[in-house]
Amino acid sequence: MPPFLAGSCARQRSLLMTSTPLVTRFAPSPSGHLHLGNARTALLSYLAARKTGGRFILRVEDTDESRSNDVFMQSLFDNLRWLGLDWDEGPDVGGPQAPYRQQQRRAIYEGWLAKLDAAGLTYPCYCSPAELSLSRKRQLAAGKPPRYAGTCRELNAAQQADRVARGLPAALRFRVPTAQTVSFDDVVHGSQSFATDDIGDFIIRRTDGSTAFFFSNAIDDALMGVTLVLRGDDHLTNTPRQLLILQALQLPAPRYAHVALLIGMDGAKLSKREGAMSLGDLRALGYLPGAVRNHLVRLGHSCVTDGWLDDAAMLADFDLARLGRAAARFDEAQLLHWQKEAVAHLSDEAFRDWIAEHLPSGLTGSQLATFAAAVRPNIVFPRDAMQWVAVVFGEPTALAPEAADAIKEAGADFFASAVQVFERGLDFRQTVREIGQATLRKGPGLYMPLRAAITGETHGPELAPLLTLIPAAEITARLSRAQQLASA
RNA sequence: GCUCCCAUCGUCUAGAGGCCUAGGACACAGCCCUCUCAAGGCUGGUACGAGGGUUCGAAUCCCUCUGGGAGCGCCA
Repeated sequence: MPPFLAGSCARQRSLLMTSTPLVTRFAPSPSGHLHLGNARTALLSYLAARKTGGRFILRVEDTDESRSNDVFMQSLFDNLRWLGLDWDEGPDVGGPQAPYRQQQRRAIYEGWLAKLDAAGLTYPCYCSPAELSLSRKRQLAAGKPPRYAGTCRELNAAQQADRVARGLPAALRFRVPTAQTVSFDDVVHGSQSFATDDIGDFIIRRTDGSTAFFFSNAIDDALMGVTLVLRGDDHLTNTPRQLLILQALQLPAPRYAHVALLIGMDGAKLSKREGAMSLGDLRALGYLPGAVRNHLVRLGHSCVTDGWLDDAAMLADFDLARLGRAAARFDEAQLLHWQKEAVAHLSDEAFRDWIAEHLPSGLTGSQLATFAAAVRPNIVFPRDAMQWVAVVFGEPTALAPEAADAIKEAGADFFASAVQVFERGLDFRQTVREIGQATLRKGPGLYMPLRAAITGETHGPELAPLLTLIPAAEITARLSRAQQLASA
């Protein structure tokens, strides 16, 4: 390890950032939809690579065929791209180390498995799942760590032949060395060391012939030239296992950055209720990708900038040295804030496209532009446009109770005057001024009844632009209706 | 149970022994602006989990405890 990579303090982590192009990867298993926690890991990995001019790899870890499927894989690609990430190598774009789906890399794994075997570091294990779980339970009950008991570790050739003859399927285990210490320097946690005696022999190939995570994941990182593995904290204590394999095979070990997990507001795992918080769900709710990015990049990573970060600014602001160690809670209130920012930062065209599905067809360009500009500050999600579409382009909706109150407060005479002035077809400012003169009202007392009568609400976008879009006859009709209500 | 990780406002966080009377952002409350809401501006309340050390001085370093989390899977 180059000396400048040693140690773990922030300054050195900064050095790591600026001096070397990093090769990072995101390695999801396609066994479910992309969750927020994973999305954050992907984002951070992506930023680390892009920031240093390195490469970002997408590798699909689908060795467990029963849990993986192509629908989830496609959904993963979609959601990642929606988030704004792109990758230099991956199942769908190829690359020098193709294939990038682990199911398709079995031949590669077999080669490395053979090397491990030749070194005497593997052995077949004939224990059944039932036996293993029983053994685990017993150990737990006895207050001991539930590790593999080593039942098959020292089987001789005859004993092995016997199991084979009995038709017992064999998994392959890695022979963990005794009395050693595995050390590494974590980018976020600093130096770590683990005793191999605390690690039980673990399975690297299942009875069905597929390789297990500890093995294939480590091998692929090495083979694909990954130099920084940025992943969840939950892998921290798994790391020595992977280091042991890499060591045994004389493969280069990456640097590891274990970021704290994302948890829910209740402090518990981000999953059950937040199962509604997969990227796809957020997207369906109408959240903008930039909002999600801005929120995620500040979870477990502190930004120098408090405000909105566009793509370039986010890249500039990102720094491995500012990755945090403590678990972060997902707080939807903060996401909502970034959503508002995201809406504000949309271009006019993008904003119109965003709410397009709720807009009536056949609007002129200028109607569209006026409407969008007027309504934008009041919209957080596309569906929020519906209310104002109804007010402006549709039939009057039911009066909100506060609106009815405001109308009654103003009185029938107010609306009688208002109708008269409106019928003269003056521009908005002039109209309001004259209504004010005629009714001796001003300020809120003048605008509120008009707003209430015309929009049915006591709050909403600026009145003037809205009124230019509503047919004059419709406006006077609504005012007359208000007049009736007020005199009733 | 064993091993490991973590601990600053309600939330995200700044903080690498004196710049800390603990800063910012979100949220909340109030005021201003304003035709309303939103936006914007200003103001306010709220935090170093506890106890011991080390030191002239600790949010910061050490120890213990407490609380949370992860791993110990033929899941990844």
